[in-house]
Amino acid sequence: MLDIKFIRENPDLVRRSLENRCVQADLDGFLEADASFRSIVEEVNGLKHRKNLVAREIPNEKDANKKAELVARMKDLNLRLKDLDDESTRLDSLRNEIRLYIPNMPLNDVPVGEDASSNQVVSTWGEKRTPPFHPKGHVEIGSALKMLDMERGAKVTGSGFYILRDKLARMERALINLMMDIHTTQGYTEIWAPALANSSSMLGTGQLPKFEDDMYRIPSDDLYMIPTAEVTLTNMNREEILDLDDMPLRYQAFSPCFRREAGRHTGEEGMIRVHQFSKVELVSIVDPENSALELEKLTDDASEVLRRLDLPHRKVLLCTGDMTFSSAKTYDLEVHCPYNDRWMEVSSCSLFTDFQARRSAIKFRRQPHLPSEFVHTLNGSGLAIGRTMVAIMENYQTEEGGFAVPEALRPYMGGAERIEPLTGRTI
RNA sequence: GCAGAGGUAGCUAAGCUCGGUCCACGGCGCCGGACUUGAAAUCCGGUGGGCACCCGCCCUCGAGGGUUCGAAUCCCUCCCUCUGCGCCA
Repeated sequence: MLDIKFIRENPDLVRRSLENRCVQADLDGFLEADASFRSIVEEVNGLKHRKNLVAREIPNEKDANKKAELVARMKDLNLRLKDLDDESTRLDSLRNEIRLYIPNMPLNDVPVGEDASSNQVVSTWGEKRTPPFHPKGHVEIGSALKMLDMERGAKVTGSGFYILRDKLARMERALINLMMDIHTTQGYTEIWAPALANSSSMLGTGQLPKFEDDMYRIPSDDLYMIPTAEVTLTNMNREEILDLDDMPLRYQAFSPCFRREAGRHTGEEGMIRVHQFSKVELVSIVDPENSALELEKLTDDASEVLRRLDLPHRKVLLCTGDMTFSSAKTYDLEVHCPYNDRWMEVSSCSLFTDFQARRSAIKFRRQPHLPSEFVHTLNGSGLAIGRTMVAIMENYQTEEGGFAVPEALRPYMGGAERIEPLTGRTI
């Protein structure tokens, strides 16, 4: 969330940001509640001060009559205080509630635009593959191999869940290991963390309250299944004050990710938009001076996986209207897939400035005696496993219906150089 | 799941029985100052959040309610930690 003082002193900037992001939020309601709160809290504090003074007199007053008089004065003060105090509490909650729905301020170098058409391609790496035969999609490839089973996934759980078998199941594991080994050499500490998180954590990274309907929830224990390991990695240091020397904190974690994707079932995208997928996530916690540079590093660190897999890709700077709620600046990494000649997002790397840090109270001190300041948080996929698998299947497909294994992945696949259709019993 | 013991500031740790100079004792660490050639030791001051920044004011004892003129202290609910028992891959 944004700093209250910042909103109060820069309402025009916030209003323009809301317009640029195409987001509705009750900014006027906030400003009104804030102004009323501030005027009323002064009055409340004055009354409380007088109350505190009288309360200190009472135990020292020996005369019973005078004591009774003081107690009566306290009762009177309490009567006058009650309504005012309730009102100030109400206004405070109101302004904070509205504030939770105001998105982060985009950085100045983020292009203004309504949707993906205003995004800017920053750089492109590698050559598009154009096989001399009609390229297939990953669902056709995987199903023909008998290694991707959309139907049984739907039977066991529901539509939007798939099952992998044999080499593709192993490839899931292989990709996780390859990616994490790469990120380890880049300086990210490997973390294993829960796949469920509580509501405080979800509030801290911005999933709540606005995106409650996008998540799976366990009502019996008031827990949510994480939509990304960003939640667990960023919230690890929630309500902590770090030393400047602790930073940058760089974490990576593999986790399953759960998304309800309510109202968006097409059933035709195969593994691309599903309810559960695996992802290796990168998170950085840095001081404000280094955050812009850290976003470049983090994006490049994620790209390294694509370079190692020799997958043609591009780096895209998202415009104001296409960024997520909490982000101040976002790069997407998109891989080119020959099937339908399209670009597919496999990573989204964002700088949240102090937006998440303020929500989740992650602070740092420059020196032991100085006041604490909010850190800057960043995260990015490094990468989404399922979609990377899709990109490999489609980019490395052969005319025979299988696909080659990228060289970097072979050591993690028992040395396999290509994946051929299963023969024999494949129930 | 059951029983017991706990949760106090960056860390440590008094206070709770019996509500009122608690405006939260003390120590460690850290910051500033004095002393010193410099340092150590010693002494003085400071060290949770917000508003105002010259005084000053409000809030804060795991969270939220309640009782009371007044709650760290009494009552209720919840969360977390530790110990023992139970269950368990």
